Amino acid sequence: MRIGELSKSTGFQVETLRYYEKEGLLTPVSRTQSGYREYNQTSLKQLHFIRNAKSVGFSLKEIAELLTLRVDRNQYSCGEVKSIAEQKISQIDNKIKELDKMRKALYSITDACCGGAEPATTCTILNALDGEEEESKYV
Amino acid sequence: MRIGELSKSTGFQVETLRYYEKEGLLTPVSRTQSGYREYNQTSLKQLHFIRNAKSVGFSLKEIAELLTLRVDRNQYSCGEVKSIAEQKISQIDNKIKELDKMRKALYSITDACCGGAEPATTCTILNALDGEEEESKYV
DNA sequence: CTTGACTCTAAAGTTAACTATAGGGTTTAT
DNA sequence: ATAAACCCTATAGTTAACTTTAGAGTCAAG
Repeated sequence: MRIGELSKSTGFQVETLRYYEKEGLLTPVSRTQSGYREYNQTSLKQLHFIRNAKSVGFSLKEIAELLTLRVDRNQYSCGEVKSIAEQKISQIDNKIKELDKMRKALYSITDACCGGAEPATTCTILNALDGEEEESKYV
Repeated sequence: MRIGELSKSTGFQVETLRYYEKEGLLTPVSRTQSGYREYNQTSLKQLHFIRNAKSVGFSLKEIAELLTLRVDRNQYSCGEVKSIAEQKISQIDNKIKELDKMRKALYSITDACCGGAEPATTCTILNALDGEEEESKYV
């Protein structure tokens, strides 16, 4: 498919797709004789991945890193891939932990505060988080 | 405490803290006679929250929204707060779902691909994510 | 065979989130 | 009481991630 169709079926603007190519995130499968970019199903999948990874706070650079994570003797050894992947996993685990804390805090706002006995002014997300928090220095 | 100490104990630059004030994310508790900003423990907590929320993809604007989520008769009704919080919770749930998918995909790269029987070239994160749709051997 | 929708490159402009600079007061340790 | 270290405002500059513009070639329908 050409760039217009890819744009329509992913919601990314045509210019954004060209920008992603320039940034090494999405290479067209090929070019037509006249120079038009051509994409396929994998391009679609890749863009969905990009959207999701962006939504959870990964930068384009990090996403490019995730996308090129592959075992390829000429590039990375299996061990290298493994260590990068493990690093990313622990980064993801941290994000999940943070989201879980926020989720609980928000839930306690909707559940405990609204209709609870405490004065309404205590119902802020910071106060809700208080219950969860341990002492931790900045990262 | 003054801005320098807050900066040191959070890792945010002094200029960033002033910027956050301008953006309505962090108001100093008070000012000294000479105009110096003064902060307290809540400021610290708030900055930790800001860092965490940023790391999972929330914009400063969204974070400000989360921080002002409080039941205050003059601002929001309990019902309004509840509905905003519920909206945020579902947003968070989506993020967690995405992270979980990514986590599994990365895990299958470290585990199944490295040392597995399949050809090494199939070990990309896109292929790993593919496996989730149907049957996945792990988790 | 022309018109309108599509595509191309290259370069400039925009927005969010900082970061640095200039020029000046304030605090504190010696 | 003075120098170093801190703080202030205001403004300009930077980076990532787009978005827009300009000027031109390509393709499909009528």
